[in-house]
Amino acid sequence: MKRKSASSLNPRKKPQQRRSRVTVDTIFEAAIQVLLANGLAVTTSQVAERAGVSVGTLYQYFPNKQALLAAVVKRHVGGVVDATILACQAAHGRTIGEMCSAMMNAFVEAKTRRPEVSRALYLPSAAVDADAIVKEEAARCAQAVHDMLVTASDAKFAQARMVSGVLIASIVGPTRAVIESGGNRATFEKLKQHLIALGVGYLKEVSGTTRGDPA
Amino acid sequence: MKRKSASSLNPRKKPQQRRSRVTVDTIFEAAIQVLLANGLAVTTSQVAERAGVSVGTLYQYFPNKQALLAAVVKRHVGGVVDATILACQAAHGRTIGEMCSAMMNAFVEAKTRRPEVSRALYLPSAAVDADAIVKEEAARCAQAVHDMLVTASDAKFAQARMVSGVLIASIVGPTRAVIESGGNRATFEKLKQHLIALGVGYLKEVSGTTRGDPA
Amino acid sequence: MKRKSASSLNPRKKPQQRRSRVTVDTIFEAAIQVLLANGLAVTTSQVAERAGVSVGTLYQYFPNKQALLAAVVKRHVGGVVDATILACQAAHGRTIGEMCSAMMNAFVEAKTRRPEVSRALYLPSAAVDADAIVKEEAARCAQAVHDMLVTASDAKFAQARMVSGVLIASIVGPTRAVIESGGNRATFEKLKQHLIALGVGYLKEVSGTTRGDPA
Amino acid sequence: MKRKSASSLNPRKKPQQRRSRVTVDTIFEAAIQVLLANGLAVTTSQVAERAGVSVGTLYQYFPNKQALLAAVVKRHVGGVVDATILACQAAHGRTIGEMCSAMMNAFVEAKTRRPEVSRALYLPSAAVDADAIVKEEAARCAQAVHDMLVTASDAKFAQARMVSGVLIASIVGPTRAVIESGGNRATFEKLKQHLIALGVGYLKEVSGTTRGDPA
DNA sequence: CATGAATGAGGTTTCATTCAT
DNA sequence: TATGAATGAAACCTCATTCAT
Repeated sequence: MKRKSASSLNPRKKPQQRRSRVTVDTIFEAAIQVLLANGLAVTTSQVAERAGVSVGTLYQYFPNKQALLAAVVKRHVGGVVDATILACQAAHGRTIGEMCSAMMNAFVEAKTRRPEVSRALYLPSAAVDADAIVKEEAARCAQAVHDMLVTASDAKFAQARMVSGVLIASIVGPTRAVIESGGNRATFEKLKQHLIALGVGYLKEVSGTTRGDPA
Repeated sequence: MKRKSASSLNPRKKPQQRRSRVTVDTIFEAAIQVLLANGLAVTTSQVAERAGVSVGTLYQYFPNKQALLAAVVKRHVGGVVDATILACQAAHGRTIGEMCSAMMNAFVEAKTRRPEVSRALYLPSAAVDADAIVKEEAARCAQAVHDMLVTASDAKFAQARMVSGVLIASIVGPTRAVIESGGNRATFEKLKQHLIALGVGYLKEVSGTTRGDPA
Repeated sequence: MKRKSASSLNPRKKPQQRRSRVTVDTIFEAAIQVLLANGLAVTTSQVAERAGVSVGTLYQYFPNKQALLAAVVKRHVGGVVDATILACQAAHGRTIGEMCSAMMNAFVEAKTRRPEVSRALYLPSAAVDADAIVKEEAARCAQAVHDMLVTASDAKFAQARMVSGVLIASIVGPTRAVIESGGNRATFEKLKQHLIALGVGYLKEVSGTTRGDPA
Repeated sequence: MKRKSASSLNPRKKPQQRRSRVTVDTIFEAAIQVLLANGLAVTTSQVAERAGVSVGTLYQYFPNKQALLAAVVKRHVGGVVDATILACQAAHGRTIGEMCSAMMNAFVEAKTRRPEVSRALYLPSAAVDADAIVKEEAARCAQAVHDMLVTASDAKFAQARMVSGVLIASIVGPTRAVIESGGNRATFEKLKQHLIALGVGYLKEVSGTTRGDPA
């Protein structure tokens, strides 16, 4: 599996017809299942078989294996990022406590909705090509966090860019650790609380916080 | 690259003679170089060639490719963890601020001593087998952090285990982001400050902090 | 060429389509040719090339080299055994002389129909895995001989099982010797006569023969 | 394992010194053990290790692996053949019954003295190079049988050469079958009786037997 | 003489991708 | 458009053999 030029990673054709859409979804799901079962040793044939289509058909929708994996990762990560961004936008103008609550909640909820999918995708996400996608999505997310932070009602940030970057990057690790150690709803809730503490604590430290202190 | 049984990942023979040691080190360094140049598409022949030995020699020290990559990762990650652990032990009994300073400083220093090595190893670290090693090392580190935290002079932690886990997991992401975006000494210093803020802020939030404030 | 688990020796897919059947036959024939030319130092690539297909195709029908060789041997030995069994069944109820004639005739005919094939396959037949197949086939044959012997009109056998085993095992050696020394039709005929003598003589010795001699 | 020119199969140096003799014997024994444990997948290193010497030393006594295996086979087969030849010579002038008794007895005794050795050596005996040795020895044996047969007191053979060849070749198969199926002393005795019957019966059939019939 | 680290040709096998049907 | 047999480059790894120590 060598690296391909980035351009060749785009899906071969837009699945505009309904049937195509279904097929692509089936393939995505199949890829996840195989990933879960075999780790990174996925083969296109395995995915095709699991999806109930022929390899030929698979190659009608994806120019190559990389593109397939990248697409699967993008859909998953993109979904999580979208949810997080939405929450960030909704929290504009709030306090950093409310912001962190909203953001961590959205992130953890989205990431743990189907924990086994997240687990399956940690490996391919690190693969050379998907890696770029993950970074893009992270940047998109960081941007939203940044845009939110600067509207905080109770804090000002000197280095908002760096802060949002650190913030978003810092929550990924603990979340992964919890998911991979096979957490359940309860653990995920606890994680959420800790991530909020992590965020709030950090933001307090790096901001000229306007605490509700007297005088 | 299929998964191997964990047992087969151990080095084939201990490099006892001086010459062997040198050979193994050369192979490690070569592996890093090739990783840096080619990403995960390393081949054993490339590594051997770069190291100036034959494939046969390489296979005399490592039973298979996995074991080689795992060993390289282990050496690197282990070094970083060792440095961090040492710092943690030296900080027993201090305040959480001092603890975070010591720990973040040691971690970032060790991780960025040769940034290109860290960068090269992010990929193989995610590969199925090295992954386990990384987790082990992380656990070892978390243990040391835990042991340190419970001795904090100015804080008590209800869930010290979870806290140390979150703490250690949360600093990995930002560090990676900075390293991969090609940071320099200055950036690394800034990162350090932010990680300290992250840690201190988090620990304050989750602890019954004993602030030294009178009245 | 290490030993494989017996299960992995089965053909990978049944050649159901006509084209597949032809391909498999071509591969068999190619394997025999290469065996004849190179002895046991066959390589899968050689076989594929000789068959005019790619290695990949070869591996589509056989999971590994062992399986290929085993299949070739099985087809050959199986054919000889089948012919011998048929002859045995047709000779039920006859005299031991007639039985030996029928059996030796069938065996030698089948084995020497394409002497060069037999010659080519002596080596791989001894290889670890094919060995088991040869034994199975020998057992199948011994069973048929046994079933025939107990119906002999002019003899009774106290240890029919042992007798049939010895009988079948004893004719293999001389046949091989003759084939390997490059015999022709005439030699094969003479061999046949000697094997009949061998069989008849042996059966007379170990049976309570009912010779038709009066008085 | 490619074929070597026959000349390179000779031992590198005659083990004339006592120490050398011991070393060579140790190596032989080691080879048999490894053969027994691993089948044909013997490696020179394994043999050396088992023998407690270095590969280098092994190569001091044998020019290559083939030569080693060939020597092991030759020693074993040669021993069996020698014993058989001796028995044949001692039976000159006797009846065919006595001849067969003597010959089968010697052969089976020698071959089953250490059944596991015989079992271990069936595989390498078929390997390309040892094969030639086995044939030579078989020829040597057939010659002795021939020389014996022509002195039989109670039979004359029209095709003594063919007869002795068939005779010797026919006893190998049953013996192997019994040894490989894990026979014990009792089975070996029974085998002996059957081989005698096989031989006597055959010789009676193909000879103008001079039965002890009156006048 | 013994040692055993080093060599490297070459074998087996996989799997992404194509294209005739 | 779907199929899946065929392709073949290329990866991993072994092991007989050498030779400096």
